[in-house]
Amino acid sequence: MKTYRHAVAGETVTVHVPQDADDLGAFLDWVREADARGPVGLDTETTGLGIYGADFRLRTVQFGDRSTAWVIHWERGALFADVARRALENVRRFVIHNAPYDWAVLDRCAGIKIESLAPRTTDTRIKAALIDPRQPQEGGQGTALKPLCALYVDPLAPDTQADLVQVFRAHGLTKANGFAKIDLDDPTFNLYGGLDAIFAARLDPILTFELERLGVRDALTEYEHELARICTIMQRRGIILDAEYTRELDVALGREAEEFAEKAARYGVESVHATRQIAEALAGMGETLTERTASGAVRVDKAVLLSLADRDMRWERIGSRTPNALAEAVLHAKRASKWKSAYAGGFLKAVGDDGRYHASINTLGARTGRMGVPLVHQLPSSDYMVRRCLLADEGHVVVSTDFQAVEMRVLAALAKVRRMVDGFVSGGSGFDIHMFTAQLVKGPNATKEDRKLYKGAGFGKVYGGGVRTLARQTGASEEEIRRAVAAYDRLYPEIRRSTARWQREARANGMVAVSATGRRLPLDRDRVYAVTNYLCQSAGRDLLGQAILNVHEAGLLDTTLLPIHDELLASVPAKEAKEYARVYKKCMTMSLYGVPITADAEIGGRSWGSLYGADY
DNA sequence: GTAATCACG
DNA sequence: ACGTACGTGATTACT
Repeated sequence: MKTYRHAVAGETVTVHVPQDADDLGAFLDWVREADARGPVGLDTETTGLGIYGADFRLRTVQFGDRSTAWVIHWERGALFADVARRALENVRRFVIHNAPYDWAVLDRCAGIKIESLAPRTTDTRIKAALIDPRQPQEGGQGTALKPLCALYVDPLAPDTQADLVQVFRAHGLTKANGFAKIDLDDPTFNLYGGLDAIFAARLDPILTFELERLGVRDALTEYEHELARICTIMQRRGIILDAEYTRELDVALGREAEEFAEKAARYGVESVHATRQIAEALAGMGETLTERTASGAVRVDKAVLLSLADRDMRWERIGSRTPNALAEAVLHAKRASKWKSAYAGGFLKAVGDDGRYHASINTLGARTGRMGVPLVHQLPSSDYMVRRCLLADEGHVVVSTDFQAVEMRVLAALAKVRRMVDGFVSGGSGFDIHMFTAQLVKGPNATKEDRKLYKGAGFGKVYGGGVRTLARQTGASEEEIRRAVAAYDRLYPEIRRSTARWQREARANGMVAVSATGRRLPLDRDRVYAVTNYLCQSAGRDLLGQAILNVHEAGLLDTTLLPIHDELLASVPAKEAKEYARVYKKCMTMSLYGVPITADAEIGGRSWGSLYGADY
């Protein structure tokens, strides 16, 4: 047995690293008594982060209570793996920090199914996010293990991740390859692996106490664990990547980016990403650039360039000036390079050895609780080109079901906006809240332009937008916006009243608003007005969470691909698409304080792009 | 590391 | 007192 000792919160803790069968026997003795001492801290070390890649391996599995940890060298051979597997199967309660990662790892590499492990797991990251969801740069402590331990367990807790990278360097390794190549017997690697299990075990009761002190309901914590479990199963399922199409797209976008970068170079712009160069070159061509960024630099973003290129927001010609050729070249080059590196290249780099893209779903991504699915949540929607890369299963088609104007419905429900509630209740399924508003102001002859104005003005205003911002967003004049906003306030006075009340309540509660589900929403002191947005966004997220539970309950989880804020994407058998679409629609139809929450399902073809105009 | 930019709901 | 659009992730330039 190799044994390491370390001080945690003034106590000496022990990390055992079994070397032979006798040592493993001692570990199993410890496991037999572990449940009696409380949930067992669990952690894994692997070769990297790409769980579904061909060369991904599990290296160690660590178990720990508050004073003792065991580092089991999974990759040492069958004897070690079998013992670790027995412990994973038999322990009644585990505590893991960021459980979805370890669930997915152990599902893939250890034959311990998510379905078996997740119901026995408490995730300290979920608990931390429910206490304070803010990132460090937003004034919170973040939800990483290190800062949480420093705050709750021991101010001197080592940054095990960062320190390990130092060890990697000392061995001529990097952050990227260190986890795969570091010697299995490296003392720091083992000590820190064990410590993380101890930290998880120590953190859990403290966070539980904290949640109780703050009055966060157990039901919310359980709901978040359930969602995390379901979304990790979605991640394991993955989505077929059309590799051939994606490779061709990657090459074509690369060529396009190069071609337009060459055009830009003729105007002295060496890199189309160097804003200063572009600003100088444009000035040299006689263009006057008036907009500035927050730090005072000349703004040459897409909006500015589009206007110089005589194009509107949808890239259509306006016909108000001669297009500036440099602006045109920069726009095309940047779009092509972004789409290549972020999307086509991103898919190719991350695709699993099963040909599927396994998007990682962070169920508590934003401080409002909104989920985060990196890459997938940012795919261009103006064009089918990129979404065309992802396919429904063989013999399947994609179905997208989305809530209809969910944030407006949520606002009506939470703020009890009488005329809005009446509209939604009596309006039926095709009800258009923005046209409804326009007609209340303008009468039955309200036009599509009026609708657009009241949609933009109402939506932006509700979240604290000023006249200038709303004018810029909607393209209407500031005077028009002023009138629209005044009309909005007259029609729906409850919105302002509720916002004021929510701000008061949050101030009285230490600058924390509490959502309908009991979620804590910390506000920034200088942006208290954001409370309305937070409450609506957060409620919208929890409605989608409920929809996911409904889909699971209905037995359709097998077909669900992704959550996208107000939408669920699915892959369903082509022959029964209509029936599936009906069930999805039903799962997403509900009621919030008497306001109907409705959904629309759209059936596409084989690729996700088919819902955006692609013919396949 | 920060700022700017661009992609989404 | 007044007024503020909200929430993300990824890449590149630049200091």
